[in-house]
Amino acid sequence: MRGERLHGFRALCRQRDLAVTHQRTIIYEALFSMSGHPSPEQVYERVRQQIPSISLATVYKTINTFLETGIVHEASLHHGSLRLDSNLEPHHHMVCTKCKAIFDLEPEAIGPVLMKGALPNGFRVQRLSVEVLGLCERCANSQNGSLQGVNQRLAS
Amino acid sequence: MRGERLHGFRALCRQRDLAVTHQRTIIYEALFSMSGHPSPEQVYERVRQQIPSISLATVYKTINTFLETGIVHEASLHHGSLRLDSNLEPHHHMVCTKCKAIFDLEPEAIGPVLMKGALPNGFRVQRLSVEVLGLCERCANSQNGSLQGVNQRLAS
DNA sequence: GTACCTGCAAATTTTTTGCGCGACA
DNA sequence: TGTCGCGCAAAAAATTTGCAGGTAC
Repeated sequence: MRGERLHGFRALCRQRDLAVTHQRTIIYEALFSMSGHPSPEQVYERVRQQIPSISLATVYKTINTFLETGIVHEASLHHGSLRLDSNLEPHHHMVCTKCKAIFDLEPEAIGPVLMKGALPNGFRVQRLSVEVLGLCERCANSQNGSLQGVNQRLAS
Repeated sequence: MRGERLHGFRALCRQRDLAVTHQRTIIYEALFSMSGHPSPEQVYERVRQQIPSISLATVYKTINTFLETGIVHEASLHHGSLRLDSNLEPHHHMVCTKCKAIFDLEPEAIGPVLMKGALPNGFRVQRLSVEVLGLCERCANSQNGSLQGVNQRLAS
């Protein structure tokens, strides 16, 4: 199991032309062993148990590399800054995973969402939100990532 | 129209025991007039056109007040810090709007999501994500803070 | 050997806080 | 008139960057 995972990590890195370093290996192990949806800070604390000299900057850089290459995902949309929605009517969003632009969807664009199973432990539902994640036209057409900031500004 | 909105704002404030100040009124107007999903910084830039002397701190404080009292929502979950998800299999999340905790849902917990309408402008879909927003057991049971009571009353 | 990776420190960005004056109710 | 809100400046939190030395391939 552990060997499998390590082998998998080496393969993942090779596919992406990433060097297999000790730090990356330990961070990868940490990410997959942590049950919740950890923050970089929490990953750092965990990784320090095995590499006390590691720096938080390395954890950030590695996580960003993993995100860019699809080794992990963001659990939240994480729009680095707060984004407000003044439309209190139920509606859904389309989010560009590259430039982080948010687009409203018509309420009818998404069919009714069925909740089948029981929710854990007395969770009190307020509302449901569907997010269609993908690439907006601009990002889909631009091969380089350098316009990201520009796109985000233009998108609003 | 404009009068209606202003009247509505006064009523919203009265329901929540908030003072109706000039700054709050202008920020409210700005939020509802901006089509996108603006960041506090963008709201600040807009509001400055009408109140050049306003401070960014006031914009933040006011936005937080509006969020706490349900006058606006967060367009992103905004977990102030990046949260990672090492599970690349399709699955959905339950998010506590108060403590921001993220819980995984079983893939079967949510029925298939139907997309009916056309998506805007060549958006390339990568994946769908359903978020069940609400209060986790701990937050639902802690009744502290008068603001929460207001929220709950208004939510039902 | 070369290009990429890491650690450190400093810089940026985003958001919050403390405090004294002023405005709303 | 008393309490709450505002502006200012400073602090805190989150993330990124530049650079010099080290490591993977």
